[in-house]
Amino acid sequence: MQDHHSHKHKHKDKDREKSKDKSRDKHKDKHKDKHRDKDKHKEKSKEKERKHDKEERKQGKEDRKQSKEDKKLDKEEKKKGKEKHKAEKASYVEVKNEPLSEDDDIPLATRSFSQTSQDSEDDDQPLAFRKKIKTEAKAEKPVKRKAEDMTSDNEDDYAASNKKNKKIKEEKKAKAGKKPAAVNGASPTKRVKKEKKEEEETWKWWEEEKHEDGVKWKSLEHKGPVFATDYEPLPGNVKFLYSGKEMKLAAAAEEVGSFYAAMLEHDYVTKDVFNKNFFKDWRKFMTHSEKEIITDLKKCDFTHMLTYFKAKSEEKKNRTKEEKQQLKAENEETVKEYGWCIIDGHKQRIGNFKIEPPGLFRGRGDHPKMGMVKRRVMPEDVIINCSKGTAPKPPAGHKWKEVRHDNTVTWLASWTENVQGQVKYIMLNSASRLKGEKDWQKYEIARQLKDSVEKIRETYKEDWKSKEMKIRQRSVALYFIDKLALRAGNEKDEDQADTVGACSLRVEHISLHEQKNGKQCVVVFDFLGKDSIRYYNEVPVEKRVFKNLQIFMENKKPGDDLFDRLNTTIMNKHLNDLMEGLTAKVFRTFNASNTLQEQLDSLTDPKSTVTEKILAYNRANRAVAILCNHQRAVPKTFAKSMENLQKKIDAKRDAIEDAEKSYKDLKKEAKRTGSAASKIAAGKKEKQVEKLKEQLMKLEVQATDREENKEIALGTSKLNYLDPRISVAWCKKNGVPIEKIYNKTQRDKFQWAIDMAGPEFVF
DNA sequence: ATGGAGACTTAGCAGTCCGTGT
DNA sequence: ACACGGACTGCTAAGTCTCCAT
Repeated sequence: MQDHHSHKHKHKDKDREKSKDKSRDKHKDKHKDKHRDKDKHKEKSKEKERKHDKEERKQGKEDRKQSKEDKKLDKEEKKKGKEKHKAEKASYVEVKNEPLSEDDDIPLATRSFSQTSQDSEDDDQPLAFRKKIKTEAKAEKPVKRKAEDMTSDNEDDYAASNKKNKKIKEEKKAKAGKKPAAVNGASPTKRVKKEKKEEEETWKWWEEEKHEDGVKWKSLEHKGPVFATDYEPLPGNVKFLYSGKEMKLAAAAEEVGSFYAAMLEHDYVTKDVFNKNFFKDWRKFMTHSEKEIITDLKKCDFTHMLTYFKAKSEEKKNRTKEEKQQLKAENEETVKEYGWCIIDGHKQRIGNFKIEPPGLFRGRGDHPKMGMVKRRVMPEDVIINCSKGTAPKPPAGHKWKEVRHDNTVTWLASWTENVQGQVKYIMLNSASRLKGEKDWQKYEIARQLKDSVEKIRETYKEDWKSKEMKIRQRSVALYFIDKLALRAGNEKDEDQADTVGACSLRVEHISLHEQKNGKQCVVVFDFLGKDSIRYYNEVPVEKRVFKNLQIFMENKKPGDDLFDRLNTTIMNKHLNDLMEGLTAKVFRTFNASNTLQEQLDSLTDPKSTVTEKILAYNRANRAVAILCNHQRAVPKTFAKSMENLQKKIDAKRDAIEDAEKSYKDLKKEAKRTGSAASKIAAGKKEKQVEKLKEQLMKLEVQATDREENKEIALGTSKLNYLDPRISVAWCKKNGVPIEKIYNKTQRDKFQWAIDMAGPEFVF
């Protein structure tokens, strides 16, 4: 297990200094990267290939897009394509008859693959044509309601439908059972509620009975969301110029134009896609005559607007104390009114009670939709979810789109966003029971995996030899998920940034090296994952994995799927067969938490000081962050603050030197005179030197720590992957105050763990 | 099976807050 | 008192996974 994660990302993307966007772009387009200088040559041709391939991929997209226009045709096309594909692949893809034997050294190229009758054809077909184009985000989808949503206001009806819900879910989850409960005494104790008094502050929901399966609440009451403030037209002296001439825009166009103006200095506006999308959408907000005049974004001059916004924010910064206080008070007032809900009789904080304001869509990476206008959400777009008879009032003069009472979901309000057509939700804060319980359950499943992971690993290693291609691919992908903590890798639409995970890796994302840096069978991963964050890793793998990968890559183009018979549904279905509740993401949670536990166990010296222990904790945390590839942009001020720190270190060094010198003098003096006073003075100096040295050490540690941390984000793993009970137990065992590890928000979120985990807890 | 919608978790960034050293 | 820089918070995009209709 240990060696499982022994690799580390030695090569970070050094381009991440400054602007991430820039560096990402570079990635995609130029394939820069210093660490690659070595095989520059190779790289170059490869690069060409990739570019070429990218084009092909694009072409493919286009084709598909087009065919979508005529669905019938499309279907036929697909069929044809599939058959063709089948025929093409059949010649090389079948391995069933020839499992790799243990000592198989025949060059792969000379292998011949034949088909046997036992393979059901369909079983072993590539899952071709996976990509789809999402139909344009529909402006208005027909409202789909759950059958059990009540349409009447009858309370019986409510109860009845509740029951129905329960029943439905129960049937489905009958086998899923209450498993988190059983493990390691961690189950919610069935203690009865106690002391109602302080309960408002701290509701120990973890000591209560859980809801029946599928039911998320019994009662839910809230005030509805807060809408973005209305648009405030610009003062008359703030001008927009077109072709150098002043032009007064109507409110609608002015508002959208100002979104752009405010971003004028952002990297986004250097991107064609962004500008194109923005301009196209902007025109939709123009009056007829505006549209006629404004035909070229390049002729637009927003600089006055930007200056105005900057001045305004400067003004904001310079507000007096009183003004600031007043504003704070006002904000607190809205939080008080809208930031809370009452759920099952308890007041709980809402996470995001404000509706997203309009603006320009800021997709990450190479997002095809960046720059599109995200329009203003009105009450008429919003669905409210709450208990019967408690619906909040819509803002004056408005109506809700719908009010429903669905207690099988956790959201309080929702709307459909126009850019991607996704549903957005207002939900509870992470300190709430609803979120906390789920979080707890997540870690319980991860702990279950700990118990069966060895078996699972044996299984997938065995499957590397399977004669069925599908199973081999599955087992290799699972190996990546487990060993490298890769994400599952769902298929993505064409109208999203091109990023991948384990199941969606393409041939172009890995390269195989029989030998690299003295290691055998090295796989180099280089792809963009979630949020277009680059994953680069050189991993020595088992020979069998290496050979399998060679087979998977045979006769494929760079843009082809590496695992052409695999997707996340197949993977998760298999995982669920191995262990109830197991999905791909559980491996990430498990490996992260497990790593933390192991690292803490090995790095913590019980005799060391609290400071040193915290350092050890951060090291452990960092190991996890690296495993999960949690990166961040190097802070803008990093270089400068590092320089300052270095200055301090130098100053300290000088101070030590001086002190040492005077210590020597004093010692000499003491020896010479033999006076008690000078001896004492010498002794004092000695202590001072020691103290200074200690300070220097601390500074140096800090410098290393900061340097090592500059492009690693610790927060994400702390918040989402590390079982808080590990940290809590560690704190309790080592006498480290929990506040040193978790700040206030984090303590709120992990209240349950802080309360229930004793020093003896082990993940 | 497949695809799409829906629900919920995970993610990095940007702006603000706040403590610290000068 | 003030400037600096790191910590924290809020925001919302981007994943995962389930469910349901076809």
